[in-house]
Amino acid sequence: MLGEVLEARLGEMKAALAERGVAITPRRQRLLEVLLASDRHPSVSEIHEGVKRYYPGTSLATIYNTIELLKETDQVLEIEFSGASNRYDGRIPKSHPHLVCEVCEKVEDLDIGELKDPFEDISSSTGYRILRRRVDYYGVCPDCQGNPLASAPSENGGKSGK
Amino acid sequence: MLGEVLEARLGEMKAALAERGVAITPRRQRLLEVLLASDRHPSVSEIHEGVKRYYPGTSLATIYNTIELLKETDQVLEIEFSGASNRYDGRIPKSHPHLVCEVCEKVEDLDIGELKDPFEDISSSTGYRILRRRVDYYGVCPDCQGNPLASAPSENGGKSGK
DNA sequence: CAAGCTTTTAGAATGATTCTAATTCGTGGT
DNA sequence: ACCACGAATTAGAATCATTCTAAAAGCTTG
Repeated sequence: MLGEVLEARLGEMKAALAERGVAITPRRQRLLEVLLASDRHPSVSEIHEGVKRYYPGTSLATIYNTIELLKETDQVLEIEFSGASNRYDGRIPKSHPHLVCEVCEKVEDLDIGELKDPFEDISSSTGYRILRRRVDYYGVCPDCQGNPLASAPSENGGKSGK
Repeated sequence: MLGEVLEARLGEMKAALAERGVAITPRRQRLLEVLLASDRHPSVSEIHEGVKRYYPGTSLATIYNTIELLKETDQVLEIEFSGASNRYDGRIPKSHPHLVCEVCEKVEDLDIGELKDPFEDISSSTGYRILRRRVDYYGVCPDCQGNPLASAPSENGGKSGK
């Protein structure tokens, strides 16, 4: 019911989780399906709603826990927002460009083919009125590569926990 | 004490605020200086610390309020993080690429010259071990351009308030 | 069926940001 | 000097996504 491509992704996700040593419980199976079934880049609470339709008692913590496992195994892309819920892409878990509507909060994939220069004007090709863009790279700076604890910003080693 | 270029920016910021009809109070003057003096892309609480050194009673709300005015007048670039404080760039208020260290939470500007293709490998030129990137465009989708309220996600018109 | 694991849960805790209502400040007019 | 009035500022509460905690429930293997 997901279609071939998504069924394949489902298999990959389950394999990665199994590899990690965790069980594919019914709730987790359902979570993966909900995540893949939507092209809306769902938030945790949207996923929660979808899982609750089958398993009504499911707690939010379960969704957060499982998403964390998916992140650890590089099976989901987290798109962070500071003033709103994060959104998740299980279909394409590696970094890729998005188009975000600030009015309806829709998040769409941007066809990589149409993007040569990140500073090119994409308003005509997408129909969006572009207000700003974000081109940022995340990693470990030279100073922190040698001494992982030396410049830790907080007690959690910089994992930017909340 | 800021240097020519930053003095010029300070002037622009003050002019933009004045144009907007708000007063340049001593606290606001100091806030702008703190913001410009740092190349660290400071957070609200770092700015707060800097302002409090001169005006000890200053409340956090004042910093948030003034940052909001700067955003409205396009005089500061807000770099959002979901699990940590937002960071602010007053030196270059328009969108430009950054390098973010996930260990020490440093945020650096990435020289635009070295970035032709957003998907090129920048690890050797920067020394960072790049873990992921973010290339996202924010704006208003075609559906929302006609009927601004039609697909509003919430009662606030989609300004993603917290 | 019991031991020992993983999973799940409810609810509390956290932390950044926003909101609210009251107070203080500053300026122009007298 | 004094007053009135709008703008600025304040303390603290409220909000909300996320994380944490400790307990309960579920499996699985012997």
